[in-house]
Parts: sequence; C-alpha cells; structure tokens
Amino acid sequence: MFLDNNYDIIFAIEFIKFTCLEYEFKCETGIMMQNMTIYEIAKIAGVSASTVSRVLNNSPNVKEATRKLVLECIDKYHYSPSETARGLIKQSSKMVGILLPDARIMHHAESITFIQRELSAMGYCCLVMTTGRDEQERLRCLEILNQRRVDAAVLMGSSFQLDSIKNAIEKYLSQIPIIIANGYLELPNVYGIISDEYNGVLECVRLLFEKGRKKLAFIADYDTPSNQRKIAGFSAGMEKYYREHTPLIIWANGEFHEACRKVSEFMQKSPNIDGLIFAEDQLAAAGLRALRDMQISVPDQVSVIGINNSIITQICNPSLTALDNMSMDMSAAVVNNLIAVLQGRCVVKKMSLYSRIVERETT
Amino acid sequence: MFLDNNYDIIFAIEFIKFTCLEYEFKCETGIMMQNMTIYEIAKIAGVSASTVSRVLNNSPNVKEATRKLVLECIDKYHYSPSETARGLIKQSSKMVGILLPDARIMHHAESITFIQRELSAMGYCCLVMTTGRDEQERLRCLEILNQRRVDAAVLMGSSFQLDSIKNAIEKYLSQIPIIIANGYLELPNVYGIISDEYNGVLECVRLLFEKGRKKLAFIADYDTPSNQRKIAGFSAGMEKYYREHTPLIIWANGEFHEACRKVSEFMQKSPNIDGLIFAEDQLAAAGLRALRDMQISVPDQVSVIGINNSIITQICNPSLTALDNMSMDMSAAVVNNLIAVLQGRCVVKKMSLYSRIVERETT
DNA sequence: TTGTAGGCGTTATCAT
DNA sequence: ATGATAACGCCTACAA
Repeated sequence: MFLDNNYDIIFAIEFIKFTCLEYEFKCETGIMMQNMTIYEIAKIAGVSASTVSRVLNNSPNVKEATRKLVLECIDKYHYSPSETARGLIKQSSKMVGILLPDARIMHHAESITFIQRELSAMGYCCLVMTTGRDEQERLRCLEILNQRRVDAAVLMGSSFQLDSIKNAIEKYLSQIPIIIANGYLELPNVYGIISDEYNGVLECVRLLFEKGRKKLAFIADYDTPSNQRKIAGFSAGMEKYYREHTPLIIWANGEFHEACRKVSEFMQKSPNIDGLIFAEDQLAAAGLRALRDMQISVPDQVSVIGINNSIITQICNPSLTALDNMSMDMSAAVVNNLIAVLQGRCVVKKMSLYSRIVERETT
Repeated sequence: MFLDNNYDIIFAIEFIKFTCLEYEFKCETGIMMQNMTIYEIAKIAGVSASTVSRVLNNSPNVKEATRKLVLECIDKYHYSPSETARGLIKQSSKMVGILLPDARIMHHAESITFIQRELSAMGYCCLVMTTGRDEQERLRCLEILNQRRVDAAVLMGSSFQLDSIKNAIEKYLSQIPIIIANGYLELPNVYGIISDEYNGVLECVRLLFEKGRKKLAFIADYDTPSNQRKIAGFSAGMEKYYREHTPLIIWANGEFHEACRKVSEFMQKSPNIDGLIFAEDQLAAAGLRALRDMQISVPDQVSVIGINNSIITQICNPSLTALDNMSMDMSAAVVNNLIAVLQGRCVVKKMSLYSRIVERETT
C-alpha cells in the first residue's frame, strides 16, 4: 500500500524534473514528492546551485534580492539540504555515537536525555546504541560507529573499560574523541570523567559507623571497575572505622526478584548484619523489599544506603538514603568536554567528580 | 592536543596516498590514520574499486582468489565502507528516527532499548531525540529527521498526536513510514498502535467497585490523548458501576514532590475518597508517598492503582497494583510494523492492544 | 570475471 | 555577485 503510492510519486517526479511550471502544479495539488535537490531549487529560482548553496550557508556574497528569491523557493518547496551529502563533502557527519548497556538504568536514561539535548543544540545528532553486557555486541557497535563516521563517541559506564574495547578503539576509532562516563582508557583520543566512588563509599561507612551500626555488608550487582572502586572504598572504610580486614561483599545481580532472593538468603545466614550499602539504588530497592518480606525494620534494625541518588530513592518507602554520584554533573562534564574537544580546545584527559551522601529515611 | 596529533595523521596520509609500500610501514608502526577509501584498498589489492565493492556486497561474480586477496587487505587496514557515501548512492540512510518526550519515563526507556536492539539487528541505526513537551521542539526534530533522510520514524507517546505535527509530517516526512506508539494521525504514511486504555481503566473501576470502594478519583498528569482515553474509561466506569455522572478528575503534574503536594492537597479536601487511579506508575508512587505522609493506610483506607506496570510497581511499598498496558507488546508491534512497511509489505494502519490489570498490594 | 564511467547531493575552488 | 567544475566515497550499469 505504501509502495504503491511511491510509484506514483516517482512517476510524478520524473515528470516534474523537466518542467518548471509543473512544480507549482504538483505542489498545489498536494501530491507527495521526493526530496528535492539543490539543483532543482536552483533551476526554479533561475540561479546556479552554488548560489543556492551560498544562501543555505549564509554566505555574505549574495545579492539581497537573489537571497530573497532563493529563500522563497526553498520555503515554497519545503527544501532542506541532505545532511548525508553534506557529511560526505564536509567529512563530518555531525553525529555522535552514544553507547550504553541499557537505557532502563535510570541514571543512564537521565544522562542520555541531557547529553542528547545539549548536543542537539550544537547541531549534532545522537546515534544511541544499547549494548547489554555482552562484550562482542559492544565491539560490533564500535564498528558500526566507525562505518557511520560519527564525529565522536560517548561510552556510558565503567563497564566499557575493557582491553578488548581499548583495542577496538585503536583499530576503528582512533581518530575521533571518545568520552567515557565513569571510566577511562589510556589512549590518546580517550577522555574520562570518573565519579569518586571510593571516597563516597568510604563516607557511607563512616555514616553508618557514626549511627552506631556494628556489622556492615556491601552488596554489588556486577563486577565492573566502578563497583570495584566502591568495594575498595568499602574495604578502606571497614579497615578504618571497624578494624575489619575481611569486609563482607555480596553479589546479587539479576532482575528485581532475583536480587531480592539473593539479599534474603544472605540476611538469613547473617542475622547480625545491621548496615547494608548497595552498589545501585534499584538494587537497594530490591534489598528493601527483601528486608520487608523478612519483617526486618528499616532503619531500626538495619540501615540501608543506595548509590546514584536517582528518583528511585524517593519512590522507596522508607525513602532511601543514597550516595549522590552527581550524574548530572557527570553528564554536563561529558558534554562540555566533548564539545571542547570537537572545537579543538585542550581538554583534561581524566578527571574526577566528588560525590556526597543525601540522607533520607533508611539511615 | 588532539588536533596536533591530527596534523601528523593528515601528513602521514598525504605521504601514503602515493606509495603502496608505505601503507604497510605506517600500519606496522601503529600510526593513526584517516579512514581509507575503497580506491585505496583497490590500489593496494591491485584491483579496481568496483571489485572491492563487489566483495563488500557479497556479489557472486568475483573470483575466489580475488575475493580472498581483497578481504585480506580490508582486514589488514581495518577498512570499512562509509555508510554516508553508501546512503547517498543507495538513497537510504539505514537510519530510523525515534522521538520521545523524555527518556526518563521508564516505559519509554524500556521501549527504546527494545526497539533499538531489534532495528540494529536489521542493520538500522537509531537517531534518538528527546523533545520534551514543547511543540516547537518537536517540529524542529521532525525537520532534522528530514534533513538526515531517515528511512522511517517512530514517535513515542500519544502526545505526538497533534495537528501541528500532522502538518509537519505532511510537509517534511510524507514519504517515509511513521509509526506512532500509542497514537495515530490520519495520514497515508502514518501507522498507529494504540493501547486500549479505555477498557483498561474501565476494568480498574470495576476492580475497585468489587473491592467495595465507595468513592473514586482519577489523577492525571498531562492532558494527552492517552490520558483522555483513560479518563473516558474512568468516566464510563463511574457511570456504569457507581451511577456517577461527574467523575472526579484531578490534575497533578510536575516533579515528584510537586505531584505529592497536589495529591496531598486533594486528599485533604476530600477525606471520603477511598480509591485512586493514577495515570502513571510514577505518579502513583508520588501518590503513595503523599498518602503515607498523611498517615493514610494503603490499601486499608485507600486503594491505589497505577498504569504501565513498570518496575516502579515493585519498588513501591506496598507494591503497586497496576494496569499493564503491555508496553513490551507495543514495542514489538512498533518494530514489526516498521520492518514490514520498510520491506514493502502491507501493514494495518491502526491497531489496538489489550491491557490487563496486575494486582499487587495496593488494592 | 573485471574495469570504466557516471551519478548520488552537497560544498569548495576557481573563473568570470 | 555568480556560475562551472571538481571533489567527497561509494555503487552500478555497461563494456570488455
């Protein structure tokens, strides 16, 4: 059905191409038409393609009357230049690739919303690709970004901090700037902005210590560099405040209910635990659910802290105390660094962002 | 810093362009290089560009030995053809534009994750643009999609069901298929998949009626066609089960706390309300918070139902009963219809999806 | 089986 | 101020 229509269009266009007057006619009658080219506009306006191009690009070297005439034609026929063709000659696609494991991760969703808007205002489009946790898929995406000749790429999350990705960047994307949000790779074209989760979690331990909590555990989902930093901060905190050399690290990944079950199992085995730090807000939410199902009162019996300070903290009941790793600052830094590099300005290769605790009802 | 490096590259390339042997040398030493062209690969392989093109496109008309040789060169120099140039000649960008108000809306985040992955498997890339609620911004995005010559577009959410957008589509995007998720526009190239929220909310009213609830209210955030359908279903239900002709509709938009406040105000004024249906899960979560702050027990004193059945329903405490509007089915239908249209198959212009209630603790 | 030439829709360079 | 012409990197008749 759609295609049938298209045949008509193609026919109409063939017809149109040789008679200027026909343009008007077809347009008035509202027949759909293929995208026009700069040559067609030029012909209608009675000028050359270069003149139209000059008008399009606001060149000062166009007589005002000519400009006006051309603009009228452009407007009348809804002409807009093909960015594809432009990209070819300009050697710049004006596109930025954004890779992320999963748009459902709330703070990533927030980040792409922000980053995309800022870049859009600068005339860039975003090619968003969700890779999952699969390494091969990530490499494939990097190849695609190369084929699409994106002007830059943003990798969201420390889980992109992999040797295989480093190699792929060297191989495919060594000439465009790459920003890693919350990660870094030692490569001339890679820029990293890292959240100081080490000290953040250290502070979380201190908070729980000061609240008089006796026995803490850290619950992580996946083994990422970011989580390793959190765990390191936890270990340092346990050492410093509790003189404990073998901090309790629990792994609870998977979907919500799966995570619930794992937390539940752990708490059953360790009834003396009275403080939990979760690697992620949503994981903490699953933990809260598990505690509630076990009739463990929060924060009376157990204190809970999440990380990210996403909207989830407020949806939780009791509302979740969380380490704010400043994901908005992170996004802003990503955009600023990206734009700076694209404009050829000098940019810090690797920087760190402070984090801070936002206390709510679970502590 | 980055640019300085680039000058070296450009110099290296200039040098390379005229000596085949140099290619090897530069590559072994690992110097970054500009993307190669099909001509350069052809020269190195000692064949013509068309032969390389044939290999690239798996044409059968290539001698096996030649193919092998060419593939080796391609592999050795990490050559990959420019999709930009391909798009120009093929008149197809292999890109799909995805417009959505805000990636932070959970079920939209889920949808783009799904849609993007499926389309990626079909060789398409997704240009994701978040438009907010601003009409002008949406029109601007449609123009951009036209400039980028996307092969199709997906508009997420009924809020795209606007006359201005209909006009813009006629003007700029009349030749590519456009799928609206949960909305429709009467245009030859627009396809709609709509969630049957009318009957869904009608069922919600029935559920609350059967639970013995006496006085209901519907709380909506924004005035979208989707919410209007929900409200219509609510009104029909109130008529049918409660013989009430003036159903109570409350507007509570804005951020989480703002929504909380508005629900709070309303409940203060109407203490006899014992059943609330919210237009969205997150809004319901804000409602639950308000009720809790007012010491109103859920579901003992008031029953609460959300809509969408996102992960939020499980994060809530008590867990949220919700109308599942089958957003995964919706996404699947969007992808399937999109692919069908792109392949020239016949596709239903407008279809409806059933919704169903998932009962949890708030009712 | 392979190569040559022309074109996709722009912009840039050089004339005029 | 304007126009002709040659790129940009690829694909595809058509010719050999």
